[in-house]
Amino acid sequence: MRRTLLCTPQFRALRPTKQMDFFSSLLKEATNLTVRTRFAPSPTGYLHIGGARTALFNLLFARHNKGKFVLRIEDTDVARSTEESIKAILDGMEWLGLHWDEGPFFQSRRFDLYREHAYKLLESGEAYRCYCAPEELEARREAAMKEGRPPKYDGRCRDIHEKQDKPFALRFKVPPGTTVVRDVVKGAISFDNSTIEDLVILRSDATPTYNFCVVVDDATMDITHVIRGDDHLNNTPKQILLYKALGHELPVFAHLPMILGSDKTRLSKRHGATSVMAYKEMGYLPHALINYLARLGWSHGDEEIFSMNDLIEKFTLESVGASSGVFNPEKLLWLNQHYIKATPDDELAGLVAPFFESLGLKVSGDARMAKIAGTLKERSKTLKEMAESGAFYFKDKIEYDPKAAEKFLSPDNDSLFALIIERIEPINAFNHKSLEEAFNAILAEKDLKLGKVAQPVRVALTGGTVSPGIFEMMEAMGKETVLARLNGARSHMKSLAAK
RNA sequence: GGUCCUAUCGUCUAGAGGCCUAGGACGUGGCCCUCUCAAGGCUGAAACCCGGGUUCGAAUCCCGGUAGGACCGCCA
Repeated sequence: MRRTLLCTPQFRALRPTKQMDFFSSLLKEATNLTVRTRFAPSPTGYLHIGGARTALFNLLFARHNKGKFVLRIEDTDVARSTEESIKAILDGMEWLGLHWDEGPFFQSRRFDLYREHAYKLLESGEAYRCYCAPEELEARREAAMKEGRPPKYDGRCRDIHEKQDKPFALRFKVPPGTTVVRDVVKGAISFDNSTIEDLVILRSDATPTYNFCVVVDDATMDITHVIRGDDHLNNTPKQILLYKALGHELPVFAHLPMILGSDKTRLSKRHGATSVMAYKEMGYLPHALINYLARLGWSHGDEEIFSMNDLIEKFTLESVGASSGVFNPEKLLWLNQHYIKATPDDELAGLVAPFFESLGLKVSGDARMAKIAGTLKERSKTLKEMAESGAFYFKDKIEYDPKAAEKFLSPDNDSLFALIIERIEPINAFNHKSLEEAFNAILAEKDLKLGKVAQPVRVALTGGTVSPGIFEMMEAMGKETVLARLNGARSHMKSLAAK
């Protein structure tokens, strides 16, 4: 599904309703209005995958159009909002490098503003006092659901004009007619207003509700493009009506398709990690997640790898797809490995160090770190995996895998090890090249294949049969450790022979 | 139950009526390389949901079905 540019035959061939979508989005650019987008999470949990993508697309669109990206915390539900959540969300965005230009603004500090607007609607007759008790409403809703009727508020307080001495909420009076949502990714969608209920805009405790705050905020913060998950699509007609009642110009709407789990239901904890910070802990690079999220729902031809600058340059709302997508951890892993491989060794050393530490290994200040990371980067999908498979470098005493030791550290290899030690001990430039030369010489003298020598050495150095190439590994490990472990292996062989 | 959205390989997607024998990527099979494991290279299998229409021609436009999803709060 691709949206086209103006003035092409394809565009003119579109139905008039579809054409409106383009006009509304292009108008903003034509009038030179500064593009302003926002990410508006509610602080009732951590920053999750879906939220992160919404934030990303908002940022990308703003940057692409040289506009501003605003962060707003929607904490009108005082009971459910927490400080920890706010921090978690900010941390997540920070880690991903999603930097906002303005904010964070807190709705909880703007209650007066919402009340003011709500009462303006009361005065103009576009809102009314509703005296129904919440419990009563709840009972009616349940009854309606049970009988298969739409659970819509019946508007029974619409015509009560005298103020009563009872607690009341303010409801918006939904006018008759049809409301059309012009959405850049979904097209034009029309809603019959009779299916929209008179929503509460101000609760009986005088706190404002979500749909109302969003409109007041987006309008007063001059948000030009509302980019959010398509779970808000059904809220949009209500909000459009509110915009109109308040006398504000409409923003451009872009509803992003949902991210689904492997069973094609909405992504949730059941599908594994959904918290952005969990990916940090699992050893993912932030840009790998960014690249993955960008490509989930958006594409640019056949390209897969995008730097942040590429994304900003190439991102348009027109090339966002309309259908929901399944989160694919496998592909994320591939991207993560790609970016690990692309990270310079010294930088990687700093990134992977905490993962070694959490394995109980002291690595801080170890000068070998960059080289070690270099030997590991082509065989690690995550930083965590990298630390696990490289743990042997830092062990004080290596433990042999019993099977590997039995097969490769048998006493008859002792003379070979003695020779290896003798040859590498005098090497001063202890590197890949000189080591390979020394081994080649031994191989030639003894008429052996590398395979016969490499595996025993590998087991002696790492304890197992899987590791980076032996020469690069020995260089990274350092002469001292290599010699110690080779000698250790000889001791092991001798103790076996003595039995 | 009502409203709304969506539909191309297992997954993410390219596709703008003829460039389609449907392309790329992840994953997956095979081969090569090779000191193990990777990485890398080559190569294979794998999709237009179904039915009608419009058209000389439909993956593409329209309608209907089906399937999936979202929303229907004094939650956000």
